[in-house]
Amino acid sequence: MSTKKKPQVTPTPERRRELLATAAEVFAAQGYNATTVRRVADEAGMLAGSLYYHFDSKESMLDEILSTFLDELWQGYDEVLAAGLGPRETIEALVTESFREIDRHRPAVAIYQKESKHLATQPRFAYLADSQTKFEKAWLGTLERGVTEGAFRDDLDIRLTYRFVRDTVWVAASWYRPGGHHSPEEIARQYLSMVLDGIALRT
Amino acid sequence: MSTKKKPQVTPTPERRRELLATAAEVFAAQGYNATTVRRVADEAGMLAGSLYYHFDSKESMLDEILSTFLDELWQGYDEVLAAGLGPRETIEALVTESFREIDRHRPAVAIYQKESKHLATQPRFAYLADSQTKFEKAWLGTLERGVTEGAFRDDLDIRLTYRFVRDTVWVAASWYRPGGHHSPEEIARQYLSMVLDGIALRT
DNA sequence: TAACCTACCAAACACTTGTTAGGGAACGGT
DNA sequence: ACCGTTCCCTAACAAGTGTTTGGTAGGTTA
Repeated sequence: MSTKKKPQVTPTPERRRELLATAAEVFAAQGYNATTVRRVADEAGMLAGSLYYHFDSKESMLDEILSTFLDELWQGYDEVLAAGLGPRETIEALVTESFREIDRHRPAVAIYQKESKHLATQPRFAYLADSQTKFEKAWLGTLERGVTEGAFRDDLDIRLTYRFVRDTVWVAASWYRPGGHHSPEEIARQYLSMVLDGIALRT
Repeated sequence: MSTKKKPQVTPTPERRRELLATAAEVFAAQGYNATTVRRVADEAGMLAGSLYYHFDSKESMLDEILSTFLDELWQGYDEVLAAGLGPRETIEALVTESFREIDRHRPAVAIYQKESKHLATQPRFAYLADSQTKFEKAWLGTLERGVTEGAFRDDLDIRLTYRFVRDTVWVAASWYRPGGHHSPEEIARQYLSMVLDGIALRT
């Protein structure tokens, strides 16, 4: 069932984004491999072959979805990292920025979560592995700085802490729905409160 | 490349477990849909058709992998929940038990993480949805009890807290490797320390 | 030795998959 | 009225998919 009301007069680049948005939605819901090109086309209100007027292949759709997401993500991250904040403030800003990206690119984030691990081995998606390396450097570095500067506890395995913080943020994409009760900023605030101060009541 | 040294004299039920173990390993690494039956058979040192002597279908392998995992999981959970512990102690026991299950059934947990969401809609895998409901009831109930009894903070969205705790535990299956530096119990201890008390240094 | 069972192979089947080639309707510019 | 562009359809293809069928080596039992 596709809802198609527009008088099929949509300029080229916008149509691309529309199609990529629906493709991302289906990929995120069903999984990339489990999603057929025919399913995506059906959701877009056209036939499978017609997609190939806009895109080279199914893989190139996935590529474009993930790369545009990562581009925008790093645009925000780099801004935060260049601001010269303290460790705690950097973590807070990164987490907040992350939830904003989840809000904007929820399907892309969900796809990234599920597929990036075995996609990163393919040469075409090598930038996924690059991004992950950069990601680890930024977060782990900030955490280490926080430990030496006395902002964070020093009795924890720092790599465990890194994975803990990283995962808690990004898995949110699996249940987050835009337009829910909480804004991305509010969710970030509560997440940070839990990660930094814990959920136990202080006595 | 399959390593096969045994003189193909293995009793039936054990052979089943062997095959399911390798299938789970491949499913977890490549994704269920992206994994072909031929790939699993190859990893097991036999041809694709030969798998159908042991199993009805590819889907029934997945079914058996997930259901046996969930059976064992709930065996441990029910034991904890029946012990009549306080909220905090219950959470601690559940987390510890969870990491033990990850240690035992890492591939199954990884598969469950990736596929359960869209599998739960299929009638055959309805038990996945049931398990998730039961899961939420146990964890959320314990957290609520902890809030009213003064063990946990009351200024947080309880459902957000639930998802936070739940996710932080289970995503560990994506990076955990048995035989690593930390035992499941040690990982559980540090995770609990972070979740309960936070990563910030108390001043 | 004969009958039998287990665990696999060899070869094919029906179907789905991503993808392509040619064609045509709608529309704007000239 | 003509041309060109945009965007989609029709119809097919080749490769890969899960699965089935018949057969058989090797061990166990009688």
